[in-house]
Amino acid sequence: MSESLKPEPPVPGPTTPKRHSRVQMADLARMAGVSISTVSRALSGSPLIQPATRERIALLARSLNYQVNAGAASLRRRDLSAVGVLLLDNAERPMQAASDPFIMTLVSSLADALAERGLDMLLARYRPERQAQLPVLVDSGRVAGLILIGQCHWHEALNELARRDVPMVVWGAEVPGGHYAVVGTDNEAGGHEAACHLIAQGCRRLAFLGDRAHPEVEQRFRGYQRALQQAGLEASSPWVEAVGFDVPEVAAIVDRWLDADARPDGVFACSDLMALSLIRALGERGLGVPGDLQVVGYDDIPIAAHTQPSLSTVRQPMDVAGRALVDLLAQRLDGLHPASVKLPAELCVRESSVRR
Amino acid sequence: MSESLKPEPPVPGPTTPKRHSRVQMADLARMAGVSISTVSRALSGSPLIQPATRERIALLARSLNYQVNAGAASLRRRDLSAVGVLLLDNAERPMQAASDPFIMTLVSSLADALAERGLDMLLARYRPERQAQLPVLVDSGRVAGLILIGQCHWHEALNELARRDVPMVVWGAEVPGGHYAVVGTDNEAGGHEAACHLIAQGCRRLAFLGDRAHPEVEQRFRGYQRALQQAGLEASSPWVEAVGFDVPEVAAIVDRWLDADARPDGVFACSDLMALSLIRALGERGLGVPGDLQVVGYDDIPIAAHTQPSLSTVRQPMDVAGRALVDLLAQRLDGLHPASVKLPAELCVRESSVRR
DNA sequence: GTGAAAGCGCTAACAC
DNA sequence: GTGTTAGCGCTTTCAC
Repeated sequence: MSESLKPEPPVPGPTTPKRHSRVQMADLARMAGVSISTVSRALSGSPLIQPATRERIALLARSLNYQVNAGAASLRRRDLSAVGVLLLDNAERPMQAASDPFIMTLVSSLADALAERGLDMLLARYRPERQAQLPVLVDSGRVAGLILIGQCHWHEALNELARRDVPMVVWGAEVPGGHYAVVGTDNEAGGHEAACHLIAQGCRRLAFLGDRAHPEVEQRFRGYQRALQQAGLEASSPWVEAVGFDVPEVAAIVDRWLDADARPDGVFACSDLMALSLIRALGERGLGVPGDLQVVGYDDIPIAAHTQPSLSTVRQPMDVAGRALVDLLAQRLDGLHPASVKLPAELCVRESSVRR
Repeated sequence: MSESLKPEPPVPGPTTPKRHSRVQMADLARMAGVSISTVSRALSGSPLIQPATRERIALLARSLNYQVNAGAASLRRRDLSAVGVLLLDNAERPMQAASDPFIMTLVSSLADALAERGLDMLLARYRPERQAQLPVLVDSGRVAGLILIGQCHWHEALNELARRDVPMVVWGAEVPGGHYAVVGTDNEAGGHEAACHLIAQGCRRLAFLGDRAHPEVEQRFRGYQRALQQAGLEASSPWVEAVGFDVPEVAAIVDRWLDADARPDGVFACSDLMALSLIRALGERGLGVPGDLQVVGYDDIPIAAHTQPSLSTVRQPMDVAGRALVDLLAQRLDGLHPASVKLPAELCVRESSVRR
């Protein structure tokens, strides 16, 4: 009843079934002496099937390492269980996403949050040239929706995606013309807290390190500026500096400060990476942190607590962030239009901002 | 002939086709006045189709944002275009992969290498509890093969996978009982170079920081030990220390050194993360690097060049590594059994190991 | 060169 | 409860 029923049309070989012919539902059905539908139902836990039958089939499946073919099931069911996570690279700083521990922490958090919901994560890096290909993962039915990281410079493409009604969520900050849901932290509050803290530490000549072209950074700048105003310090000080999230030009900025004999006594850097390389650049020029000036970073990347000096920074709760992004996307996939989410940003005071 | 033929049973609405009914080949065929097969051939660039027809269909497809449904095509063609990249977590240090910039650099490199070959990357983190589920991505036909990162403590599961003939490649080091292809750097040489360098810098009491349970680390230790022997230094010195890739216990080790009044004058740490937190722990206790002792790390993570002091380290060429892993997996997918690959490890001398 | 038809492996009506 | 049947959207013989 088990082997004799097998038709095996052309009989490819005596022992070798063919090459590695994957076991499938039909095989289980034959072996269990039931129909394919019964196997399908049993495996999907349908209450229609007798517990005994179900157990028998489940056992059989396990013993053969059988797993339902996800592609076929998804084709038939017309649904998708994968989500695309796209790291959108910046034109000027192509490797940003790759080398930024902050982004990677977010990705890792996303991996967990997606897995919790049984969703697969398709991760890809997109360079600016590939802008036009943003929708193909969705159009080709590979993924049900997109989680996009690296909003800046992709704004138009993102809006175009949103216009096409692609289920998507973006990590970053809400921007005026944005027609998509965004998850981000309260950057204004973060910038404000950081600046207030520096001022409370006695800093009077503050510098801001960050590229305001990034919506998040712009918001942090606003909070920073507000803190300055509240403290009666020069609002639009000469200490504003435009640098990306990357490190190379930090040293040049320090040189400019020193050449102009006008160095700040407190710096708010918009990423821990920037803060770290600032501390190094200062050290190379004989300036100590926090001795000669105080520094606050942003992100609270894993090493921030382990550098010397340890880095005061504004922490973005990545575990929550991943979950929030996935939650929102799940809602979008259910046809809803969830509002953007703003997570708290929390100042972590460590050594770099506290004069000993 | 276009609308009238469509049955459209319940007629959901006048203008709304249904909900978001995806355009598909049948639609293109109807609109282009050809058969579905012609569309399929045209889109896949078959030479059978007249260039004119092909162009017409391609244009039509583009104008409708049509993309061939990857799932259906792959089902029919019986092939897969996705690869699983699995971050295997360690029992004791669950977040290792997530927070290790080195791993993330590798993942990013893999993303690029896979994209180059038109392969999608399914990224997932596996905790030890999920060990039994390692093969499901393959068994369920979601991915054609696996790239596994985090060999240690998963050895048995990996061998079991290999035994089941799952197309796979592992990042790490070859181990005696391993029945799978491995890509890694020359850890023995890396450890040797690092130790030689420290010795050349005048260090005589060396310490080794790393958990020898990791095959890679064990090999680095061998190289380290060989260098000691060659220099006539105590081979199995009391300075060997077992710590994982993570940071917390480093401070405790430093305390032990100081309590025993037996501190090394040179340390080879098996990850930059460890080296960095060592430098911090030393600093907290009044010991400067490279002033009081020299340190060499491993990996050359992106920040290594930007810390203070900048970190001497053994660089693992991640760009090459990603490509090698993908190459090997591609070969396995072609039915070959490629040999393991050992990439060079290169010492990068920076400040932390050079007495000023 | 193009079209008709037969599935890929599965699910879900619909019968019984 | 279980089986039969008709597809999901596509590729690919096979005829013409």
